Amino acid sequence: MRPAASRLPPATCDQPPATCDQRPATRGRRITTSANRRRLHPHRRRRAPTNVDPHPQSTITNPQFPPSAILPPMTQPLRVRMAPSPTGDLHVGGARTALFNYLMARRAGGSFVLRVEDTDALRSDPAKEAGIYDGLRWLGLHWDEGPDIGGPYGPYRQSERGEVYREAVGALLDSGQAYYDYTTAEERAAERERQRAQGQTQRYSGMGRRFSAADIARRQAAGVVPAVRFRSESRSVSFHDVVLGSITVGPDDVDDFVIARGDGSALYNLAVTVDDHYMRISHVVRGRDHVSNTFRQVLLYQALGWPPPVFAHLPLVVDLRRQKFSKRDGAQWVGAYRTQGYLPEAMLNFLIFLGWAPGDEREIFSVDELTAEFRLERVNRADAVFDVQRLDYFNGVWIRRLDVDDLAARARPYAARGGLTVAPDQHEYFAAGLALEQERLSHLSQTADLMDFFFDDALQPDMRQVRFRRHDPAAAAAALRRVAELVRTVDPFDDPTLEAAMRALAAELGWKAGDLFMPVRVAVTGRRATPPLFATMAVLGRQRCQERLRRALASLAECSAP
RNA sequence: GGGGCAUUCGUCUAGCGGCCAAGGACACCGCCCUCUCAAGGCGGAGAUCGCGGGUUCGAAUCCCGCAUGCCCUACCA
Repeated sequence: MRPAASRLPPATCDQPPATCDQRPATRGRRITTSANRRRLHPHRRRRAPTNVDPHPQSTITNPQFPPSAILPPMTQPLRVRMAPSPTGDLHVGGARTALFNYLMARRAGGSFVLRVEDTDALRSDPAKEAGIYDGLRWLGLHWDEGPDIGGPYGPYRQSERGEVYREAVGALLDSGQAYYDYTTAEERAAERERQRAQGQTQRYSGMGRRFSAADIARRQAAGVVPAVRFRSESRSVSFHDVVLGSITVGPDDVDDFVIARGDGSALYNLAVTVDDHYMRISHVVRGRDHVSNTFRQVLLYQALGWPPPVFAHLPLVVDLRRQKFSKRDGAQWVGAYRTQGYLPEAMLNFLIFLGWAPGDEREIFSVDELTAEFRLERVNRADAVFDVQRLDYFNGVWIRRLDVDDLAARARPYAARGGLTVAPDQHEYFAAGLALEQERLSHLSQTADLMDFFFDDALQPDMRQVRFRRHDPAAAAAALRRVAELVRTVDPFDDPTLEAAMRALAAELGWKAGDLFMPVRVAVTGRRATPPLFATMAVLGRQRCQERLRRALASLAECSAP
């Protein structure tokens, strides 16, 4: 049984105003597209009057656009989707797209759908699907419907939706808007080669449409398995894009594209269109690399008699070379950032600025704040370079914002991976030390490196790290003996008491405070860069400090001996 | 080759015809704070707004052309 809609004649261009805004290509010369955009939507960058939107939470309204730009009507719930193909882990660009979609859904009280686009059985890897879930979950970008949790419009995996696609392809075939193409790959390659040699546009000519019944019979007999192509009539196609404005393509720019393979399986453009329609997607928000496909999809919507969704194409997230991330970069997978110790909050805060800005000078945003603030209309058009230094900055900010317990809980796995053994009864000790390192931590993966001295009970301080400028090792040894005595007796063994006592000692010795503190620092921590000394000693505790001071004295004896 | 889109400090961005000899942030440099390292504060350097025309009393903002870049151009998504 085919959907009734598929029985309709080919859609002409007179229904939904925003969706079918084809205008004769003959009208005037071709104008610059950006000029075109501004002419049609001169106010797209203008801020919305605050009192225009009567149903801000529950409907899709956008006072900045002519009503025709907004579909579906205000009574329809907002539904957005993220449609990754399981050919890899979650990509940073994909994460950014997911974030934008997620924000829209949350703001409007709509639904965020996750759909897995695995129509390419060869390249799709079911195992990768889990990686995408992991990445999305880690970022906290939860979906309302998806392959794993189901939903009213499933299944949500394209490989399970073959029947739906077959119906649509059948409808298109029945109405003559699609045809079986019996050309061979060799013939098509030859055609392209011929075109290229003659300096012509490389484009499928639709030669498969012109075979006679006898030709087809011969090819069938020869074992040619036909693909199904969409019959793309020569006319200009255009659509309105919330980010890009109206874009148009000429009558000869969309060729007869394949919608189903010889084996009957659907191809991307068909599958996407069918799914977005049946899943009632209201807004398609995706990367700009899909704009050319959008023309094909718009054609399919028209042919099937369906109202298209609102389209919004996001600028690309590119690498330092200003190109799409490639496999070689390695820096493209979200999981890599997770293992490097980035916080999801930081990643999201960083990602949102790739193509969007609030319009004022704030820049630290939580997802909740973003939900209230994000507007598709403020999205940029220029591609954005993924600058990891800026990500690092956001990471530091968000690490410092965490309360210590939360930070400790998140840092523990990194500490373990870094080889730091924290005994079960050392939870509080770990957290106390971490509190001191918090503002020194730019990545959670540094936890072990920064904190190992807290846990190394065999620590052998190397006193040669101390640069003795005003005092020699022997004098330092004498001073350290006084410190050891002080450490043994000072009470309470806390930050202010230790500091007062140590400053008094320095004064008594006639040393500058810093000259005394550095040898002590190296003695009790084994390193020159640490959190503030007395807070650190207080966390280490009297015993560890005494023990380490003893070893430091030994080290000093060695380095002053010939 | 064809089509689409884009172009403000190295990077992310603000900018909506006069408030811009262009603001913020990252990175960089310096100073301050300071027991080291950070964090923080203050300051510096850094963009003839891709280029060329035009409209206007006035253009980063509007118009036209050019250049460059990116994306698409598969029985990939």
